Amino acid sequence: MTKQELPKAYDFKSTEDRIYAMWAAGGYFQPTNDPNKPGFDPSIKPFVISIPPPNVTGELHLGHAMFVSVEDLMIRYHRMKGVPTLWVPGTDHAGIATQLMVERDLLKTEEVTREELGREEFVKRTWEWKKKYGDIITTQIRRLGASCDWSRERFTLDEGLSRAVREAFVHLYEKGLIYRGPRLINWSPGLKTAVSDLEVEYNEEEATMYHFKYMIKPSLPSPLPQGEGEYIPVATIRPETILGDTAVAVHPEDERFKKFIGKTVIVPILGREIPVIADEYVSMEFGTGALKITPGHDPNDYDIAHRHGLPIISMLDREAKVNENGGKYQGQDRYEARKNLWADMKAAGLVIKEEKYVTTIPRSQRGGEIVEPMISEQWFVKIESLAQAGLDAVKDGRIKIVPERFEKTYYNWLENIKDWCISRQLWWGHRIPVWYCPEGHMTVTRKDPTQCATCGSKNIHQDEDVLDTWFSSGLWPFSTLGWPDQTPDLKYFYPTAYMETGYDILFFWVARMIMMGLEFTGEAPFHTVYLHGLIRDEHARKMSKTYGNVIDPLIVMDELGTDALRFTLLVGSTPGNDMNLSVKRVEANRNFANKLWNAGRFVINAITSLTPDSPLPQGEGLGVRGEYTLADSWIWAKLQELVRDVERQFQNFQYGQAGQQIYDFIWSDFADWYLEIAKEQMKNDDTRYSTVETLARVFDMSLRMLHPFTPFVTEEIWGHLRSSIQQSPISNLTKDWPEALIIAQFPEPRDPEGWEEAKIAGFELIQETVRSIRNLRAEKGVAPSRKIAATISAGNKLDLLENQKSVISALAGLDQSLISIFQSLTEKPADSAALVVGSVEIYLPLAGMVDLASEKPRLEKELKEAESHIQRLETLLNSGFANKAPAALVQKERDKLAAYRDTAEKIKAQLK
RNA sequence: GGGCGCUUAGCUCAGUUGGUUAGAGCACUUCGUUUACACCGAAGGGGUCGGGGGUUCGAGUCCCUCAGCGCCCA
Repeated sequence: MTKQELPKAYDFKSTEDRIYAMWAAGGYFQPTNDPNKPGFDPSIKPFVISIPPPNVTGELHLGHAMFVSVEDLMIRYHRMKGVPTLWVPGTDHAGIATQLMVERDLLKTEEVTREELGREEFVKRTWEWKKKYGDIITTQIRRLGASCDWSRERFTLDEGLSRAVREAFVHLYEKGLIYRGPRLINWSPGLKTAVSDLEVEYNEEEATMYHFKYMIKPSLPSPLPQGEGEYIPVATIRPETILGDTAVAVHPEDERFKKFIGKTVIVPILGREIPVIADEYVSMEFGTGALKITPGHDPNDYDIAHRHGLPIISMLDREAKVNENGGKYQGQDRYEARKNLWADMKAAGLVIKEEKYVTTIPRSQRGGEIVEPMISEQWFVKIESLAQAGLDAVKDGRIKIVPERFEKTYYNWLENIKDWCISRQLWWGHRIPVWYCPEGHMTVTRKDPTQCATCGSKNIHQDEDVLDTWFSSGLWPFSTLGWPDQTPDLKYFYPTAYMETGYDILFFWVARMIMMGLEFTGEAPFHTVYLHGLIRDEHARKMSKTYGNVIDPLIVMDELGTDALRFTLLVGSTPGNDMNLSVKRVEANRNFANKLWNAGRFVINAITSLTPDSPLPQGEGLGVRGEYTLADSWIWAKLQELVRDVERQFQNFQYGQAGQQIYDFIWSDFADWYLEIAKEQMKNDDTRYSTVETLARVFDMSLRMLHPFTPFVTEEIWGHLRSSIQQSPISNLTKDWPEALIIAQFPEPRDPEGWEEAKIAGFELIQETVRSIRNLRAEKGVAPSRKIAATISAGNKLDLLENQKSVISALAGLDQSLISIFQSLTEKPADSAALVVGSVEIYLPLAGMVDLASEKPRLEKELKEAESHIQRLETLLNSGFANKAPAALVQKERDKLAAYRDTAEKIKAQLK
């Protein structure tokens, strides 16, 4: 493609799809060392990530964009390092979320409930829904440039993974780690299912505290009217649970209530008689100092009831309506019963007072309704031994969590973990592989049974419940590779390498994967957990539809391009910390993509301009250091420095820092300085080839380093770069380049060769010189187009400046034919403004253009600044710094001091 | 109640073995259309790095403490 064909601005719209299709067609997403293909070498260690499977019917949001960006970066980096790389994609059936979605749709379109439809039909409809919408999310993930191996895509409900779930359940059951029983669980009345502890959120809310009297049963029948006589004051925020009370507890040392211990109190309205018990759990200071005990509907009360052998009464049904134990309130909704009971108690003279009270209210993570603790028959995983193994794996370093502080969070959770309630009263999910016969025997098998394993009865039916979705996602890293079969994929790619996800699902998912991985495979499923933060809006607010501050990544990509979004997410965030995303930032990175594009156009034009009959440089040319200019050496040295830095940052998971440094190098060093100088150097036959070669090599390596961050624009421009070089006289440069950047070698760091420091210092002096001339021109209002003369007193920098004369004049707007450089001047040029850069003095004859009288204050200001530096450095060097700090560092400061002294002296001379 | 994070330029954020009067993007001021780029270039203004104390030759960076905001767990 020639230069006319490259548009002036990078057009991501016409690029992204095409490039993605090219990668996919090239097979680059597949691992290079595949155990299912000939030539496989099992001794090479692969790099593997399993994707956090998004909800199969979900839509792309910034959380997805974040993990795809980070994981694709990790994958592309390793792929370019030549490591066989596998990123396993897939989706999650997301039990509750998907079921709700389908139910809502059925209600809207057909006005039927799932109950009306029946289980079989409903599940069929849900599969249809999944088929219809299931590709949306994976298509959107492709748009982000995700280089996952789609040939290995999995779904948590597909046949293989269902078998894995079955195996896992039966394995745990046979080991005695799964049990069923009535326990106090969190019940979601709206969804009519149990949820796990993790799926309940606690928020501070304003509620009402109801104070009332628990009447002491008189020893003899009493003539007193209701509400009079001895009582214990009790307070509750859920008065309806009075119907389920089985005791009133007080602290054994409480002087107020001690005398009542062992007596009987009467449940309001119901008239049931229950004991007053003593338990140290009761806080004497809190509330009234006495506690009503409702073991059927409160976890703490449940524990107390067990300690004291109290009966447990359930007074709510699955819809949170009062059941037969609630007397006349039976059939009433929990809130209705609360109102009515309280009114009746008021009438009976049992009410003391009501007051506003702020407390934590448990709400369902899904749907937000208030969750009711209830006794229910559910399946549980006995978690203790699994948790211990999970703890050990992190404690002994088999798994490392980045950032490290989350290890503490992880420990804390696992050390206090409770058994995991895994059954859900849903229809969409893995049905529990347990069958019952009329005798009550349970049959738990890997294959669907035809008869009861105990009595042989053919009359069996399967448990109605399904498993918690996280039960299947806990198996994800190995189930996706074929477990429980020992497939070639499982043998080679497992354990995986990194687990990258948001810190919000450390418990939900990461901890469970670790526990299950250790239990079922005997190995940690990954050696590194990398946690990213959550994305908020630019003012740190949570994104929510009600706020209207949701940023849709699809729209951002439409408007600014995928690369811009990815770069923003990667560079603007720090591991484990939340990120406030601003569209302005994405826009700036869209500009960066365009900058890169145009730098590329320049480089390609330069290459194209080389014709075979362009004069070749002296000698062999290419690669001979002696041919290179100061700028060539400088940019090369800076590039090598960058390669070393980037490598270090990647090793330390400092991706943002790495990206920022690449950005700075490309924009500030390469584009702002080197390209401008290259324009001059290409005018000269002696330096043209080496300049173009340097442009090509530096730009190539920059693209390689940037590729994991912004894969599309880099791939596109690199393709043009490669073909332009191949058609040029420097075509041998590309002899070991592959056909696509995605599989090109990532630059390897090398040690400095020793010459770099001097070249960098020399170039920086030139930069300083140029900047100070530009500064003066801008300050004095010299028209940019006006080429001016200069007289320079260079001291020991004579050779350097003489050598860089054309660079300085080109960049600072000087007339090269009117520059005179001397080692020193016997007298300073008349009618000139003077600039001092260390030991170098520059005189610009500006008489007639500017007011030279205003020069004095300017120089005085500069002198003052130099003197303040001198003073600071003198103090520093006279302190303990001089003998305690590293010698090189002290020398550096000494050099600085010398330079400032030089400057100050020169300015003083000017002022005379 | 326990734990963790954040507090750096007007705004949003970088700044990891402590190294010398702090960086970016956006916004702002001035100038500029030189054939890579106005999605641009040049020059510039703007910060006692939340407060206090300590360790050290040296602290945005380590320690203690206080304050505000946020998150997790109970």
